[in-house]
Amino acid sequence: MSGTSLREPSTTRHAGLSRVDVVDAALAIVEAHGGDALTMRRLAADLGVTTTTIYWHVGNRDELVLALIARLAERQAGSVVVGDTGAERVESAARNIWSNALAHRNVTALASRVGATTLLELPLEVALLAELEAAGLREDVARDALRSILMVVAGFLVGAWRPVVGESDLWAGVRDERISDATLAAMGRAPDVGLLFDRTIRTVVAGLVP
Amino acid sequence: MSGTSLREPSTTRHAGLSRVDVVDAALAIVEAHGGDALTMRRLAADLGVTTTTIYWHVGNRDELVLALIARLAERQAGSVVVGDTGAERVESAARNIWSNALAHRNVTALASRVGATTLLELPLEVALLAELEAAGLREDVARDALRSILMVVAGFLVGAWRPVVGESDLWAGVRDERISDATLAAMGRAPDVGLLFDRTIRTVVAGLVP
DNA sequence: ACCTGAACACCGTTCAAGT
DNA sequence: ACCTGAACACCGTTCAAGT
Repeated sequence: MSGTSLREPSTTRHAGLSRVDVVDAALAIVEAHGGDALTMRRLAADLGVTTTTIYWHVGNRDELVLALIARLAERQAGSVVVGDTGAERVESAARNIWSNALAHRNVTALASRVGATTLLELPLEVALLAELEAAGLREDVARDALRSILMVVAGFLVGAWRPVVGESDLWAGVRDERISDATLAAMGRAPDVGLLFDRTIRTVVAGLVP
Repeated sequence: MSGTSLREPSTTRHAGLSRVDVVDAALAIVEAHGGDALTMRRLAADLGVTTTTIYWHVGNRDELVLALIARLAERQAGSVVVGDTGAERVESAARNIWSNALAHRNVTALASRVGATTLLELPLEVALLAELEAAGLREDVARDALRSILMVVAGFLVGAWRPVVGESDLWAGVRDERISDATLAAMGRAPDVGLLFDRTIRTVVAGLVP
């Protein structure tokens, strides 16, 4: 990143920065290197500016994070829902949330961490709710169904990122001797999480819409 | 917290600290105040000791976090599975993971953040896998079923903690005008997440075990 | 073996000051 | 209106030194 923003280190007094520039640069850092990499000093350096300048444009780091999430949300607003039956369209809307989150895992993880998942997914969640109601669910039933589906999607997201026994060196010193190697191996990562997602979401939706 | 560990500020040269003491104190901080509250300086202060002493007992913060998670895991090893049919027992084992995580949400959130969820839940996950196999699933099918169930559980966990539109002030400046208040209200928090969990996990399990 | 003191590089944030 | 420089309180971590 930062290939797009080649500014003079600090010669000019007026950098000509806008709030959008700052938010976009922050978004680029998070997309490329994760939420922890987003420090005010690094962001300032990427923009060829002093740390304090960042504070002038966006209030503080928390606001910056929220702004960056909202920015990505508005970019991914237009995902199309496909399918003929109500259940198919509901599945499609759910899959849109899943695939958009996978395509932007760093931002999604950051949003989850600061409790702004809904902010990121709002347009997609609204679309899903609309499909549920179009499928014939009454308002309160649709709302509960939305919740259930969102939680399943969220679970597969954390599952897709979850390191598994044996795959990381995280387990080096902490292995429990009472549990056999065979059992641990059986718990290894499934070959295709996407397949599991499809099957599970289909089951859940089938239990939810007529 | 720290009510149990009243040590002299720093008079004695030998504090008589063990690694277990340090890990327990760290666990107490996380349970009471969350993962962000666990700083080496605060932990040292709670133990009446210098920051550097912590490093002598546990390698660094990452190792300390892992140790604290493992410590809680061994404490909650013995949850009993109930039910007559295979499906009931699978549901019960899944519910054990859910309720244990809810009872220790701060540690669960920390474990999720560092990618050590399996470390925390290992005994409970193994128990769930055993029930799936006892219900008649072949080894690889049971493993996939385990994955699916774990992801649903994980989803409800992040869902249970997830702030909802309208409930926090997080959405103050970022509301999207294209989305009506009625829609947002319809997406509000369900009255009983536990009920949704029960219904969803039953549906998923029913689709998984015969 | 166990613990302290001082120091380093890194954070987010604020405040007065410059143009 | 926009930006800099210096400073503050806070991190995790290391290293030499004490008993």
